[in-house]
Amino acid sequence: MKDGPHIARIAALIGDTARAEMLSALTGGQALTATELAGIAGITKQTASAHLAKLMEAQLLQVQAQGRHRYYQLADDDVARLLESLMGVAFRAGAVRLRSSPREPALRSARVCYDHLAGDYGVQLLDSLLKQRLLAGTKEQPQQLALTQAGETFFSDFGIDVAQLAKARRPLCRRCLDWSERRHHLAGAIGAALLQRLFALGWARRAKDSRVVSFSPPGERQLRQQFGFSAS
Amino acid sequence: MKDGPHIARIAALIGDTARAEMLSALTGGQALTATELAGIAGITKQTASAHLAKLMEAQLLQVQAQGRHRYYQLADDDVARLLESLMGVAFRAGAVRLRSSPREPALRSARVCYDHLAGDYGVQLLDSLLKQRLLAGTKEQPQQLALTQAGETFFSDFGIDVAQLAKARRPLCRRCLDWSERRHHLAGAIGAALLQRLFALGWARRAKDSRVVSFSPPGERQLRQQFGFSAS
DNA sequence: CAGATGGTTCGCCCGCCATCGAACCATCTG
DNA sequence: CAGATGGTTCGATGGCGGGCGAACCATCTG
Repeated sequence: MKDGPHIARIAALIGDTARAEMLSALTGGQALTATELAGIAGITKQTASAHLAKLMEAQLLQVQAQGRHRYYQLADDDVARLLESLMGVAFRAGAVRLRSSPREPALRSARVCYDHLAGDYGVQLLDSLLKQRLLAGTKEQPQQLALTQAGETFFSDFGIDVAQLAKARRPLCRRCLDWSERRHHLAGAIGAALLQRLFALGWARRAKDSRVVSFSPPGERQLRQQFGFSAS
Repeated sequence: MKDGPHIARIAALIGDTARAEMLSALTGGQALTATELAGIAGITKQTASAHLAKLMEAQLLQVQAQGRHRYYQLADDDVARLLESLMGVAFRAGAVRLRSSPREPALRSARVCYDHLAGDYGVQLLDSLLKQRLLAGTKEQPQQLALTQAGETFFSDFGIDVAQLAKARRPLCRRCLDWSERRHHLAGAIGAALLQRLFALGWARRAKDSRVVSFSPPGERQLRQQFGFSAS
C-alpha cells in the first residue's frame, strides 16, 4: 500500500505559511535575496535562512551567490507548475487570500507566471496565436507546441530572435495551465521572450512587489491589434 | 506581496504523512472506506476520521454514504493531477519511498492513475494512438485531444461505446502528465473506459492493494499488436 | 431485541518545528 | 583598518496539531 514517491515531505515543506509565501513570491520568476524573502514572509533573517536551507535540500530552489548576496529562484519550472497547480486547487476551495482581495481581480486579468504572461490576457493571447496558426501542435506530440512557418516570421517581425532562442536547451514553446482561467497559456522560451518584449516596448509593466502585470492603454490597443483578439 | 490563493493551507493538509498516504491511495481511483484508509495510513479510526473531516472541509475529497459505510474519493481529477504533480517533484528530489523499492519498477512500468493507465505502458499507448492518427489535437485548442474519424471506429471495434461516453459531462480525451516518464498519457473518459476494457478482457489486472497494473503475457501480446507499439 | 461493526466526538498528552535572540562568519564600502 | 550589511549557526522556548483511549451514535445481521 505504500506506493510511489514520498509526497508528504514536499507538501509539508510548502505547507508552512512562511515558506509558502516565499515560494509564491518566487513564482513571479525574479530571483530574490534571502532578506527580501524574509521580509515578504514576515519573519526574521535567521528563520528565513533555516527555511531556505530546507527548500534547497529538497531541491525546490536554486541559489546563485553574487557577492555577499544570495539570489534564490525556483529550481525548475516543474516546481513553478506545481505551485500554480496548488493555487488552482486552493482557489477553487475558496481559500483566496483575504487581504489582497482588492488586488485579486488584477491578478486574474494579467500576471507573471514564473517568467511568462498568465491570466485572462495570457489565455487569450495563446488562443489567438493558435487560431491564426502561428502556433500549432506538432504531429507526433501534440502536447508540445511548435511555431509554424508563419509564426516564425511573425515573432521575428515582433523583435524576438527566434533562432537564438532555439539554440538554448529550454523548450521553445510550452503550455502552462492557468489557475484563474482554468485554461492554458503560453510558456517556454518564446513565452518568456514575448513577455520581455512587452515590457521592453513599454506596452506593459510589472506592478511593484507583485505579480500583477498592467498594460498601458496604448499598449493594450497595440496588443489587441497585432495579436488580434477581441475586447474582454 | 501577498498575492493569490492561500497555498499553504492545502499543502499543509497534504503534508501530513497519514493524510498523504490516504490521498495517494485514493489516487488509485477506487473509493475507499474510512477504516480502509485508516489501515492504509497506519492509524486508528478516530484519527483517520479527523483527517478525513479536514480533507473534506478543504474540498479535496468527496464522500458517498452507503449504508453504514462512507466511501471516500478524490473530489475531482484536478486534485488527482495535483497529487501526480507532487509525485513528480518528489520523485525527482529523490524522495522515493524506501520500503516499496521492490515494487517501484512495476509502478513505473504500469499503474493506475486515478482511473486510467499510467507509466511506461500508458505513455507508449498514447504515443501510438497519436502516431496512428486515432487521436489528434483539435484545431482551436490543441491542448485538448479529440478522436479522429478513424479513432472513433477503432475504439468502437475495441468494445467501447464512444457515443455513450460523449454524452457525459466529462471531457472525452485528456492528457495527464506522468511523473515517472515525464511525458503524457491518456486520461479523460476514453482513458478510463480503455483501462476498464483492458481489465474486462483479462489482458491486465490490478495488483491487490496497490496501483500496480500487471499484464498477462497474452494480454501484453494483444496490446502490442492491436495498438501497435514496439517492445520496451 | 442483542451483538457486531463502521464512524464520530471529546479530552488529554506528547513531540515536533517554527520562531527568535545572540553570537558569529563573509563580503562590501570607505 | 573600522563599520555596515547580508547570511548562517546555535540554543532555548512555546504552541500547534497529530495521536490515542474511552465513550457514544448509526447501521446492519440474526
